[in-house]
Amino acid sequence: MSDETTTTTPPADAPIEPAAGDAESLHHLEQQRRDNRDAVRALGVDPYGARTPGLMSLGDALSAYDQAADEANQASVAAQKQAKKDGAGEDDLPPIADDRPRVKVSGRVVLHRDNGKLVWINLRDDSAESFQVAVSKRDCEEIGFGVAKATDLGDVIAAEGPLMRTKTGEITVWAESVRPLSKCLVPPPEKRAGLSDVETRYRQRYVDLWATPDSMRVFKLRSRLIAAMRRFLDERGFIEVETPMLQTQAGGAAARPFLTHMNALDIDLSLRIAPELYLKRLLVGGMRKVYEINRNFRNEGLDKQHNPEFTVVELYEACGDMTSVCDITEDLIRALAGVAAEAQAIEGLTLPFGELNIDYGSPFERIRYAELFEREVGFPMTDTEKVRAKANELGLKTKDDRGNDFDDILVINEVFEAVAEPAIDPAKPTFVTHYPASLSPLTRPNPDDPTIADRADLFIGGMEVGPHYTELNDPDIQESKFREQLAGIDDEESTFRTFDADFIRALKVGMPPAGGMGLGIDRLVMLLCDQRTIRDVVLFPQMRPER
RNA sequence: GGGGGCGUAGCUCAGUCGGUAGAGCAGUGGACUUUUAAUCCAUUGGUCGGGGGUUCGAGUCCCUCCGCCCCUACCA
Repeated sequence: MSDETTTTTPPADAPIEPAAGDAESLHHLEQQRRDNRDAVRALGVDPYGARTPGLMSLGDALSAYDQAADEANQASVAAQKQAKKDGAGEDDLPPIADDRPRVKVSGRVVLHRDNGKLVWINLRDDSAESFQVAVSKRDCEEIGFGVAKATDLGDVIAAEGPLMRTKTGEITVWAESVRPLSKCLVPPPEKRAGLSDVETRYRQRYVDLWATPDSMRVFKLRSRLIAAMRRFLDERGFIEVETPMLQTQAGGAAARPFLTHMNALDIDLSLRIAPELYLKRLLVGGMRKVYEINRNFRNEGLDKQHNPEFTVVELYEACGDMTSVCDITEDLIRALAGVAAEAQAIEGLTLPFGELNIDYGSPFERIRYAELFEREVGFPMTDTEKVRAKANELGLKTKDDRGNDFDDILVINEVFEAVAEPAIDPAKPTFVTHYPASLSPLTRPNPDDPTIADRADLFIGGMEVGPHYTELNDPDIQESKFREQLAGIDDEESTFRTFDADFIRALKVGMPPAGGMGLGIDRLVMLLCDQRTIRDVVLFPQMRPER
């Protein structure tokens, strides 16, 4: 294509053009970027860079600036200039003092201002949104200056030089050398507005992350929150484990699983819908406190609170109960709120979530199911006639698909979900405790009242964040509950309900009494990062394939 | 599943009553050694999501398909 490319390094990749079609079919913006890439090759450097030791993050480089050294340097430069003006000979000139820290940095080019003999470039990485590099024809070596001239927005480059402040006070690397690290052949988003088309943001997260600083901020905070969660649980003696994601029967929840097939054993497998039954087996095995942070998969609808794969922390504490795990959750979430507050430079533990200001600092509300029902609906849930009347008044479902009346408790729960649940103050994290036993088949009944299950659901910001249980550890009761669940449901549903005989066998071996909880981490991150949709806290949310 | 909205240059968007497509940024050429969304001069760039229809004429109206978003329904 061009003669000079034959002299560049490495020669092998110089003349390569895209596999699909000739240059004519390329978008002109991409062609111009390819031309700039050729210009870099013509300088004798590989536009795709190489190992670059000694790099500092942009954030670290910003804090490495030394004002005293910078001022001393400026003063000595001025002094020498003055001496020259006063006619001092070369030998009499005062020496230039330069103790300015020198840094080597790299980043994505987000701004590029070419002033002719002086090129200003702003870099971005995951530690700083903007870091300025000045490339002067006088002070930078020749190749580096050429690279700076041929740089496009979106390229990745490295620069090295002393740290100084410009006239306007911006900390800057006054580059002595510049090297390319990678070429951006795809025209980047608008430099100021960034990427705002949500579809492109989800499909091309690799652009979104560097072009949209908020996006990077959220995912960095997500990472910090999960790290803090591990630290919190590890400090309290919990053991982190990984249990099967591929299961012969997907148990531990009632949800539609994804199905697949294993060739070697010729068996059908499901992606797990919950780790619960395996974690309980570990309690049987003698782990006193276990947790797992991992993905669950549910083959159901997707909306702004549901992604088909979602991250959950599930935790079990031997010899604990619903209340003890609620306490752990409350302490954990308060600790995470502290991490989120610090990261967002917020004083205190009240964090914004859309219009809400959610108070994580005060003790979480705890209210019994029956109490909340009566408070919000106006009469006790035991008054089943009134409950049914209310359900009809609200137009709620009171019959199953075959036309049979729902059990009282199902109608009660319909009314509860329609009236009581929405009345929970979304700005106050709230545990709803003591659910009706028949709604929670895997939960141990309350010792004083067997119609009540020791289960508590945590609500924050109008979202269900996770359940807390006193776990059932009597194998005979568990077995009959499994059977009850399987009875009287239609064929389609029964496909997704399981009777896990090995789990019963494990309980027969003896599981200590236990408290267990599960938290939807994506939803928790939404709350703590003030993001209204799960797609903004999942790096690659599920999308329909592009065509 | 039902309802509503959106899709126009690489990006962010405007486009009136149906009259033959615009801006800013980016890009290209030129000037410029302390700029800050650099500035100044000149300038390229479009299958208006795809297909069909109505019309003398469609970005605009109708049908259909694709994709995304919101509401609603379903969902431990």
